[in-house]
Amino acid sequence: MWGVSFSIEPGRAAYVPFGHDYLGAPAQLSEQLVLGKLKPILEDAHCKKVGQNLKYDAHVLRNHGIELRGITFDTMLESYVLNSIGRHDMDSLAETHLQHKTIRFEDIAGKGARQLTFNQIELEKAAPYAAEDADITLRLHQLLWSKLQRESDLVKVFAEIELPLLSVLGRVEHTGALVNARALAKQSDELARQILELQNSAFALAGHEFNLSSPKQLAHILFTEQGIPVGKKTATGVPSTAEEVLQELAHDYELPKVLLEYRGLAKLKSTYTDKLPQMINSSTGRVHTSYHQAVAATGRLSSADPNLQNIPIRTEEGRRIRQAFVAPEGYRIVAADYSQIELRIMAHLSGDEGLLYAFSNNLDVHKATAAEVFGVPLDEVSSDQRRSAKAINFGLIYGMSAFGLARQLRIGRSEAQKYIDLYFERYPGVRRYMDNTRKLAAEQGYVSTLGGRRLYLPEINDRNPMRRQAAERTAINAPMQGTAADIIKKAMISVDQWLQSGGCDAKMIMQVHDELVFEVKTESVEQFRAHIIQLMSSAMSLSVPPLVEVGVGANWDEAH
DNA sequence: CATGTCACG
DNA sequence: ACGTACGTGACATGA
Repeated sequence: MWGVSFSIEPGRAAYVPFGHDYLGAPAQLSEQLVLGKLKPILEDAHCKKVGQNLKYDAHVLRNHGIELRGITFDTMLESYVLNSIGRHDMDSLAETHLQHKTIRFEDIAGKGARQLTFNQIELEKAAPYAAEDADITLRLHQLLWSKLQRESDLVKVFAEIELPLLSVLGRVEHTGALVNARALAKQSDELARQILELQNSAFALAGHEFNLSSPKQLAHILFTEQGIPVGKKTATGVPSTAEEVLQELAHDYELPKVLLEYRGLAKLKSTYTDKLPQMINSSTGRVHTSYHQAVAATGRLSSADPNLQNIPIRTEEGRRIRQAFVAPEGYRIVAADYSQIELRIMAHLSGDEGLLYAFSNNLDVHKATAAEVFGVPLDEVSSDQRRSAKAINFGLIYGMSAFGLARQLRIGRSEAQKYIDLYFERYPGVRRYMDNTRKLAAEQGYVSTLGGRRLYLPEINDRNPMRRQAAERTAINAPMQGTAADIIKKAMISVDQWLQSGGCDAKMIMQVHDELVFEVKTESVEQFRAHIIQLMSSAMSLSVPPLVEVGVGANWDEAH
């Protein structure tokens, strides 16, 4: 931190520098003095604060021994709640809402390798830049808040979900996750050996060396040198070497088989086993992700640097990476996830009797769907029928087309259409809900979640059928994905409240869309389990209560 | 910086 | 004839 800027009145702002140390920098107040004077104000919950992305400011202040309190408004979140589509950074907001082009950081610091850090920037340049941030933020707040206040649903989303969540996420990020770097390093070594072997086999099969990671070189070898017929093409019209294509070719050729294995292992190594250890913070010994609260249009969070929401799970080798997410001595990893949350939401939103029946009687929902669609008794559903029903259920959540289902199940389009028709015959409430949703979306120009969150669909009445249909699929998907996001966010807030009040020796360490991960004192695990199930399943009341499944283990893999 | 690919829910 | 399942982030390549 090199200084602090403030504004208490639109059009006026101040910058208090304390760390600029370029050659010839003027004398400044000391950091100790400035932060010492500010600390009581920043920590006073009655002194209300407005900021842009205050989760970040709170982190910086926390690292300087100040606990920011009185967080009342955040312009980034106000903008996100008003319209979740698009960017919510200050520069974009100033441009759209105030018709004001802000001073860009590049303009005062330069760019590239020679870019200056803020302490190296002359006060004559630094002060207007920093003060502008404060002024713009206050002005944006006044504008965005007055817009927000016209929509009581959105005020609720802001005040009851996004604003309290900001501080919860700050604590989760600050806690971080403990990662066993030694275990990952060992996996990297083993992967390196296997990758080298696969590379040599690939060279032998190709008859020469090449870069296995280059889709371009690979496509040349497969489709030109070896004359293999081209399957799918990419968006730009070049022959695709995507997994799906290689999978198909692997029936008849050896090289694609080797490449698939190479791709799988290379991904694990470069993205996870090599990278995660480098991301461990040397002072905490943990990885600290950033949860982005204003990125996903549906209301979900996203995770970055590192992304902890895409740690492998689907393959055995992948799961070894989860084993490196461990509990500290005396603690256990507890993972609590919502079971079939989006389908349960669909049952609630549609009010479909058959679907509600399946959930309230705790049936295997995919099996129940199969029994209905294929007209067989529950206990005679084959594994193949269940697999098809599962694809149908996912398809429904995604705003399915016969084309998409056919491709997923590798069946003909008319057969896929038959399945869809049968489904809607058996679950007429779902069809009614889908039709209503499309209609409502077309009338209003947006769809809503149970929590009151909105997703605008500017292309819902587009004359281009492709665009319009894409918007219709979003209209179907967003209320379910977004309601699931509302539910887990509310759960996080109440769980955090319980933990903050000293409820249990436990810390929340991750959120993965329908799952919360904790580290819990070993002796407290059973008490914790009961509480977490109660808090998560009552986060929002549905006609089929959310079912929460809890796992416990020494690491994240074991906790599943 | 665009592209292709692939990890997750 | 075309091209579509929804939502993300990160990596390597190559211009």
